[in-house]
Amino acid sequence: MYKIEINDFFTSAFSVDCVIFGYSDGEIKALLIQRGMEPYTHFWAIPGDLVYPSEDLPDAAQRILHELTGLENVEMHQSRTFGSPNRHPQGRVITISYFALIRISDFEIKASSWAEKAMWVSLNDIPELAFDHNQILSSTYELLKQKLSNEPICFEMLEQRFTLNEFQQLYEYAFDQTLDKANFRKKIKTLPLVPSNESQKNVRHRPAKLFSFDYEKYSSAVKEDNFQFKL
Amino acid sequence: MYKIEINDFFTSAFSVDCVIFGYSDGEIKALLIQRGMEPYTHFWAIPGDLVYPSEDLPDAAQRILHELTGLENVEMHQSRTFGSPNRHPQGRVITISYFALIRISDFEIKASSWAEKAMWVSLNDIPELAFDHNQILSSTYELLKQKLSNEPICFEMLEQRFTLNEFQQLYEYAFDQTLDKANFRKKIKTLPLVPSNESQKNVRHRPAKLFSFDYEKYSSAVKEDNFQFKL
DNA sequence: TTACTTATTGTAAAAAAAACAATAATTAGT
DNA sequence: ACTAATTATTGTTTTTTTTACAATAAGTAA
Repeated sequence: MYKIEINDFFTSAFSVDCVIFGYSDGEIKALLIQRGMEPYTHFWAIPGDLVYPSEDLPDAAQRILHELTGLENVEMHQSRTFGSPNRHPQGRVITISYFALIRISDFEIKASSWAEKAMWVSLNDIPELAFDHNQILSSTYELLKQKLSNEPICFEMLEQRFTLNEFQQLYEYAFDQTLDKANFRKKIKTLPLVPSNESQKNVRHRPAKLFSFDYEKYSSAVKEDNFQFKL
Repeated sequence: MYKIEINDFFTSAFSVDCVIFGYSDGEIKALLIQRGMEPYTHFWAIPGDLVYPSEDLPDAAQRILHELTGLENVEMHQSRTFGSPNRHPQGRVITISYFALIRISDFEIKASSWAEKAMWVSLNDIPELAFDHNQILSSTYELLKQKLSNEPICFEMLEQRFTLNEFQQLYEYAFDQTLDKANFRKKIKTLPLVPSNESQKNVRHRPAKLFSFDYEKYSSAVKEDNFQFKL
């Protein structure tokens, strides 16, 4: 038996991985980068990197996402932590995954730093990823689905103005089931959706009206009327 | 601007903290230890310690819980990760919190290693804890409550045989509301509760029958009939 | 025997969810 | 101006779930 010095413990590093979800063309997509650096060079991966020794985790997530993809001001939420001893070939690296939903069209993705490319990839077409990133992605997607049921986060990935059909289709995609349109509309009657004057363009049928979600109304309903989102 | 070497990153440590919940006398309790070691000497804390550099996180959680409290074979689940840069006075230490529910009467708690005492403390009486442990505890309790709604984990903290009233009271405690007894019983009719031959003892009224939860039946119902626990 | 509290069953009302139908509206293309 | 397409809107009915409340039988300790 040998004595372990306190300094033997301070030999690890940690990283954050940023799982960014978006929605377009009826599919949920994740933002991936192609690594231009050892290890796993040229593999696709979730954007992530080591955290500075004195940096707070949410700050690190923002910084790293920005460095690799150009995305700024994306508020992320913690997902899970992955710490298998051999998950990183260069040493003991624990990774804390963060996730966010964004509107794909609101941002311009631009690979930089050691990211060779950055791309939105449909969840149906995820290739083999670096490290344990397939596991991180799928476990974060499970978390996303759980949140979709209980929090109005879908509006972070829908266009700022969306049709009720797009709204419905997002849920149909995520939960892999078709929903009755009339009933869906009755259900969402309690949500603070604000109709706009505008409608869909360039469709050869009656255009759907565009709505937006009123976050202020929502949070005051939560506070004052104990309102609870549930879909 | 200075260049950061890869080795500058490998200067951190991580710990696991084990939030153990139990239920007795109508209250949910957490297992705390009193620290016999710097920093925060004599403060009460969640059992936790540094993870060995090559140790997997769930293993570390089991080991550390055992070292400090004598508990063995407690399967824990991941809760959240806390990584504020200054949360630990001795260096950068990120902590991954784990949690488990156990039957208080099934185990004998025995403080050891650097734990001076170990004790079950009602969630209503939690004192000021070491580090950011108050935050860890309350955030894990929120997670517990969420799980109580969607998974049959309450049976891990109820006695192996319990009365339906005890079952109901656990939920009344956690969600701070009274429930109609008749309706509660109708609701749980779908659960695989197995009545035993035995009843409560030493009560001066008709004794309640003791039930146990059939985990096997439950998991096959989940698989085969797509059953979903919901309370 | 009594006090106590449980177990059990039931009923009725209210609310929510699910299934289905019909009609009016609006646009692009012809 | 007409048509095809699909949306918006409003129902209706049935089924299921939830809630509230009531009554009675049962088992044990004192």
